[in-house]
Amino acid sequence: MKNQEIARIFYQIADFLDIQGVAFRPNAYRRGARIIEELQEDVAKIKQRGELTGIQGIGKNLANKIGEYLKTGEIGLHNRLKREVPPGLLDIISVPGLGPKTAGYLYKEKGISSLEELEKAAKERRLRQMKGFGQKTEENVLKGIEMLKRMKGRILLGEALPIAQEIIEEIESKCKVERICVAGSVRRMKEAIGDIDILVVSEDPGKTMDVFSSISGVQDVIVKGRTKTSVYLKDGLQADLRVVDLDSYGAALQYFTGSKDHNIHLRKIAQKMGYKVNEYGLFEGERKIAGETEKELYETLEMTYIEPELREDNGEIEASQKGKLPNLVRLEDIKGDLHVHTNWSDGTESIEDLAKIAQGMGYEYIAVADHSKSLKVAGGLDEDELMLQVKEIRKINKRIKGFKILAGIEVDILGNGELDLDDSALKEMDVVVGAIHSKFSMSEKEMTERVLEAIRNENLDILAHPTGRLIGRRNPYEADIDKIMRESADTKTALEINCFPDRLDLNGPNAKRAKQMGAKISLGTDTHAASNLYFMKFGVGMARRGWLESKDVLNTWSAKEILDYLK
DNA sequence: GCCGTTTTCGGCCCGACTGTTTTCAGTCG
Repeated sequence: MKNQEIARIFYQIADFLDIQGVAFRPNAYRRGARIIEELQEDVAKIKQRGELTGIQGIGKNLANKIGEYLKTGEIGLHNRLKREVPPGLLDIISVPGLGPKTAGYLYKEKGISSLEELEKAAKERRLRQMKGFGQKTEENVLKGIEMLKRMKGRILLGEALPIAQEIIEEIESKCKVERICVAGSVRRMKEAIGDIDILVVSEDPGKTMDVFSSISGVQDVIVKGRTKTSVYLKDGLQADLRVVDLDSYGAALQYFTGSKDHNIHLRKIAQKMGYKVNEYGLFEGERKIAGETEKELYETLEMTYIEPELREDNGEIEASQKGKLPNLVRLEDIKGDLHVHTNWSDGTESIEDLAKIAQGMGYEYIAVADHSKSLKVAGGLDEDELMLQVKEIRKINKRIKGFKILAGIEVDILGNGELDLDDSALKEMDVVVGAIHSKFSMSEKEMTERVLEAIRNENLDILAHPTGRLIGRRNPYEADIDKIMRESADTKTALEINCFPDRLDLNGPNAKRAKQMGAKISLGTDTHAASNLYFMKFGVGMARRGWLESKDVLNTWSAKEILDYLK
């Protein structure tokens, strides 16, 4: 599917147009890019149905451009812009502090058209002689280029959330704050995030800023003002701290949580109602009429509170206006983990130790799902070993009170769609989780058939990490995900949200689609060591981003209910 | 380039911070 490629080209067109000084069109392309990027369905299919222009933000022109790309593999406007504007300028505007205007000036007036030339000019102290530049800007350019080299793209939610929590703890330990909360894409539980935003209410903003800009992880301070400080952390990740007054806390939290599209949509609604929204509150003329809490803000705009994970402008605002938002599943609703590994294959904990830790977390059950024999590197079990493990599990279950270990297996789905273990062995299991770990590069047709074949096996209960993507490292394999979801619903095979930070597969939009198709979702941490059990919160984040309620998620059910459903 | 419960034309979210300026443009989120 070509969605990501088209989105990338639209982003580039937007940047090129920006550099040329064109107004408004860049944002139209950028918005289109964001929409296409988030689509879970193949744009080619939407195009076939003639429904492209039905998507908010995609008009006749963008739809034609998409069609052009699908037909020819390129977009004429993009090619023309590449000839008119040196592509190296796109790198230049990615340097923090430099934007399209500056890039255009550097190229037109000074002939600088690549990051290398820019770095050279800065090092030779030629930049500071140029109009609008000074010594400080030149230094910042060099720092920015350094950071760009160090930091490649976004980082995983699983890495960002702990960093954010550490920052919050360090601030709290060193100065008195009345409120402190992570905002931005981390709060929305986006699977990959670009920077960390933290919001604070403090009686002594100056002191808080000082503490923040000197905490242990800080490499460099980018900006430091009265209400906003931005720093680079040592790994090149940017963190922003904002200080607001208590009576603006809700408005600020709403504003800095985003997403951008959600906020723009919200502001337009406010505007139509004769209000103005900013990070300080909701205003009617000069008078502030809401802002202390997010709930108050949304309700004043005649909608119900919208959970952060939903704020992507994907219909949540309309649903909220009609009072039709889902009652999202919560971490507290989770009664067990349906995918963990033990030292019988490549996990580090014993079955019993893992069970006890899980029970300590308040769970009622776990499903042990070690690897099967064809995954030799992971010490996969064959039929005999598996039967021994089942016996062992039954024995432990008799010893433990108020907790159940489900005997499961993560069985490999072989290239032809058959499962890696005999049906006679699989029949003995409480839960059979199936997964693809080999031959990722089949054609879409072959891969779809392979997965469908596996799902049709009556022993298969859960399809693990259904798309196979690894965030930032491996694309989903080519497969018709709609067909797979439909078949899963028909055969009562659950689809997994794998909670491992670099998988988070299904992601939010896919989970939403799965629900629409009637499939149930199973959360599995894919735990290989006890600390991995806590990845559950990331999986719940994806479920919430997928609009799932507790009834949609197996893990909120009792063990008996799960076994009854999967039977 | 997109959009429409005032509009098919004329708008397009809004404020903080910086550097280099004598009052602000550019960038960022």
